[in-house]
Amino acid sequence: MDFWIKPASPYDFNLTVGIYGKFQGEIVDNYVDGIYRRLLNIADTYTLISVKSIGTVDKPKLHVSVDPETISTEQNLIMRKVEHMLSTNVDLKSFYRSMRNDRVLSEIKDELYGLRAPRTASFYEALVIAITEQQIALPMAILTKERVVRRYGEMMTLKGHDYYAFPSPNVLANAKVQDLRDLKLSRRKAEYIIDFSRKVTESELNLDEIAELSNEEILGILTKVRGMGRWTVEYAMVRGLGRFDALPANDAALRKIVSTLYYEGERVSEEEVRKLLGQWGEYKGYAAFYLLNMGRLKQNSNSC
DNA sequence: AGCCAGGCTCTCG
DNA sequence: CGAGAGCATGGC
Repeated sequence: MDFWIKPASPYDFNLTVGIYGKFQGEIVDNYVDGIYRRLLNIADTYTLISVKSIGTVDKPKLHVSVDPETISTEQNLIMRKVEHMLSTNVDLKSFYRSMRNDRVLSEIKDELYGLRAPRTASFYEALVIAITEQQIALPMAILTKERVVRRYGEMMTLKGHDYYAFPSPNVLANAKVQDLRDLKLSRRKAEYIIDFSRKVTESELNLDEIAELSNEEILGILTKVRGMGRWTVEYAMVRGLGRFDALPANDAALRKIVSTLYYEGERVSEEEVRKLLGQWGEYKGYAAFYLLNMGRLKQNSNSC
């Protein structure tokens, strides 16, 4: 099965999924040699998709192919999922117009032209990832996530390659704390993930319904869950739902880059970040995303 | 060696 | 209440 997606222009595919290529090709979101591959769980079946760009940044077009051995669900469902994950429908034009008013962002506008923030396949995935990324250095958090995926994710071998889907809630709900400890999660995080996954499988939390609520309502519900503070929920709203009016203002990397670019290296508080980026209104999450990606481009000149 | 990493909970005053 | 310790572990 093959189909095409035409993202809203401008759209830079390599810049967008290049995030996944940064750490030598993550095993869930796999981006190597211009092709993004991912094993998706859609309607309880597993589907392997491969996506590549066959257009330009200003006339973007993506080619999606679905491995014939894994086709068992409707093309429409697959297409909608891919559009969601690759943020192809986000319109950046008014954000780009407002970028001109900011001395920092206007400087890097061209470098990041067409960059979208990809989303996780599910809100659940975003929330679990957010827990693993709490406090700890990002590269290490990603390694930890990969160990969790290898241990608990559904795996398919196709043409000699192993592909992993993100673990489903009922699998992690039945994980043992010590098993997750062995994967180098802290005892606390192991408990958070297991307890949260139980709430999801036992329908104490209906993430599909929660995802329809306002940012404030989502914050109110999910920050009551043990292990989920404000940063975690805001981060997951951005990564998982594409709520770019949400802002994980306490993010250590964000505070650092804001400090460097706007405050001459002086440490800034969460409140100062919230105030500074608040001027971007419904795009404040995107402004944060672009600022974080400035750091990425400067550190990794060789990436994508 | 010690501090910090894309935080949160728990305890203590 | 607010402040501060503790958590895990790798890099600098």
